[in-house]
Amino acid sequence: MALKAKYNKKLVVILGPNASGKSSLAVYLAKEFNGEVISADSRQVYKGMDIGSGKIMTKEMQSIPHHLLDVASPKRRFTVTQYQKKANNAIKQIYKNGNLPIICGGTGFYIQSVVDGIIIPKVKPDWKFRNLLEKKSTDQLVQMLKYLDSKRAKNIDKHNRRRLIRAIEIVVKTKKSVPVLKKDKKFNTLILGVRRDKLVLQKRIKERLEKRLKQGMIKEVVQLKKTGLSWKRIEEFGLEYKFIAYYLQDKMKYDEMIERLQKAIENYAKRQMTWFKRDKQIHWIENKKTAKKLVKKFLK
RNA sequence: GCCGCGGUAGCUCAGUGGUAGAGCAUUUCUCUGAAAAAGAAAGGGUCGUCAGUUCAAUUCUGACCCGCGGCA
Repeated sequence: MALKAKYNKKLVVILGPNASGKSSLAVYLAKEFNGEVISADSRQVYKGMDIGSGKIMTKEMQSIPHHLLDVASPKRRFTVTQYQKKANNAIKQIYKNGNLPIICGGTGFYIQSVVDGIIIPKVKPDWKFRNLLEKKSTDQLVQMLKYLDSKRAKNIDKHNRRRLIRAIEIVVKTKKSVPVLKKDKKFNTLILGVRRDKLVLQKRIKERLEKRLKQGMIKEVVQLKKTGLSWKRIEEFGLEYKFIAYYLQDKMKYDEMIERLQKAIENYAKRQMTWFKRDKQIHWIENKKTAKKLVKKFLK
């Protein structure tokens, strides 16, 4: 009983770019502090997407429970809101087990949705409606939004069709303007960021890529195709899936595929850092020892 | 050696008689149910070298240097 109370409302987050070594750090900390890991990765939620998404292998989990892996079918689109809900449930369950929840992943938006508890308008994506709007010019979309919700139209990125369409969708479905972003923080959170020197990270990405190719990453994509996914859908998953799909369709030679994929992963790692950088509460670390110390202090 | 083609941003290439652009890369940034997504901004070039024509040359002319292809 005492143990249960101890971790109540406490949450540890490990984030960082692709290939920085988050997963093994999470397992290490989980073993030290009775933790259970919750993945925060927009691709690892899908079944059948293991090697390409860099999912941790069962062996590597060292019998630490991992949540939010393989919770969705790649045939359907998974969204932040679903993630937020499932993650909150998982955290509740982990508290019940008397353990410490450790969120580990690189999808900043997913992490933010849980840590900050951002309140996302309850309007389900309506693909028919979106496709309709997709036919309009960007300028037409801006005009529409100006008419529907002048306030939101002022702040929105007027070149970003996807955002414009979403904003219009919210207004049309709720018959109200887009609400101001509100937060509902539910947890006492410690955020650790794994930082790596640029060149070191590039090298790690390269080695990891080679390793996964040997493990059958290409076969995995062939397998996905066999389950009935279209090439277009597979390409939508990005990075490994996108470039391997190009290769398998003969749109790209093997060497070019590898080269461009490496670059694309590096670029992705940078975008991740851009997202993380603005969060000033992140404790940037480079080794396990510092991480352990920080968590120990946090749990006291 | 001759003929042809080319030499413009880190890379691949547009282009013009009034000192230059694109895509990718680089850097910075945004983020309200697709986030590995979607979008924005910035830096970067004595336009191969030297000379000539011209008010003005990266653009025209000549020579030279370098690369590629063909012929010998």
